[in-house]
Amino acid sequence: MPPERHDRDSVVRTALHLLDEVGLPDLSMRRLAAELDVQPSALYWHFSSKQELLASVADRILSPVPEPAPGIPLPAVAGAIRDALLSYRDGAEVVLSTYALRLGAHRAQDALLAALPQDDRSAADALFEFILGHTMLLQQRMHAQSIGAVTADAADPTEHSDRVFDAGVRAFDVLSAQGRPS
Amino acid sequence: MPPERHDRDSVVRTALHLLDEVGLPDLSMRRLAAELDVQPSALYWHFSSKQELLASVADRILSPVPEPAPGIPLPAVAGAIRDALLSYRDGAEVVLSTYALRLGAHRAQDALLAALPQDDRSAADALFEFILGHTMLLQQRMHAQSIGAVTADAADPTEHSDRVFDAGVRAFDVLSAQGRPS
DNA sequence: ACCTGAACACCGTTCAAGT
DNA sequence: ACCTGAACACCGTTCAAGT
Repeated sequence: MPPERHDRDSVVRTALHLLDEVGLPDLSMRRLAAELDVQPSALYWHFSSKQELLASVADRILSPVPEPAPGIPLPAVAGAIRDALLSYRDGAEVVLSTYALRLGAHRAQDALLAALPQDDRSAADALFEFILGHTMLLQQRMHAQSIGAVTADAADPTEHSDRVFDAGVRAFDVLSAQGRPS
Repeated sequence: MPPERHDRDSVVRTALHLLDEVGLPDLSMRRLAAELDVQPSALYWHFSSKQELLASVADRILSPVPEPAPGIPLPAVAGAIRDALLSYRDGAEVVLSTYALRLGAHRAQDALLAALPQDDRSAADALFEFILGHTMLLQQRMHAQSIGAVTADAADPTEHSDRVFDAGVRAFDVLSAQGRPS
């Protein structure tokens, strides 16, 4: 049998799997090529650069976020985005670091926009930025803890994290929660 | 005259200057060593790793943030943190990526905490996470634009960015702004 | 259409040894 | 106390050439 051939999709899927296994710092083009049983240069037939590859990876990480639809509560949408980012190691960092390059794939922001009471794009963008910053920090703390490094909080970090996340989402949700003051 | 000697402080200052000049992706230990007229291995007498060096750089980036004090309006504190991050190229990414390692230097969060009406540490942390996510995204867009890449917004990104930042800060500030409905 | 082989210009880090 | 020299095990990317 001839050696396997690949397309953009299979490369991205393998990259995603490798990301989850070794983390972003160790996700190299050479290592990915080895995983695909291919020379490193072969990757450059499918993608013009590592950045472009990572942008596709980022899109795929966010792809499970439900489509924009009115009626979904804001915390549900925010939680779905956070869960998508958390479902791969260093997921938030990958999305944050390739965000500027990705033209489409603003589905996540649009989903937040649809969940907000007013048509407030600034608030939707700000909430998305909060989710990204929050989740990147959380994933870093998770990694630092696994390395055995001393983290700021002695206690389990995920519990405190959940409270902080709720506080952030609630800040953006007051607009819809209030509306009729007493 | 003998070649110059260095200590942690002078290394960090040079690193900060080099960061601003070339950006985080090109801030290598080898390049920093060359800037200091020193062999790369010399840096490992002062810092045990690049990560540890970057953590010191991150602390220095945030050092202009005013000390925690009651009475300062929340938007002023938030703006000061954003300005500190923006004053060096890729400043937000440096802080975000070393955050988990830095034990002290929670001055920024404490300043936010002091500016909040209640003693709400979760809200302070969430707001800090928003500022970091927001500023990292902004700095990336700035870089993508300087490279000539096509960004999502056709128009000037900083104007939209200011509105998004204000929307985020306001979300956390409603608690203090409301209080007396109507 | 998809990949190999070889090369170029880099990385972070360690460690014995020097002054 | 601070640094050199040399080495180790890596990087991303390009490009001619193969099938």
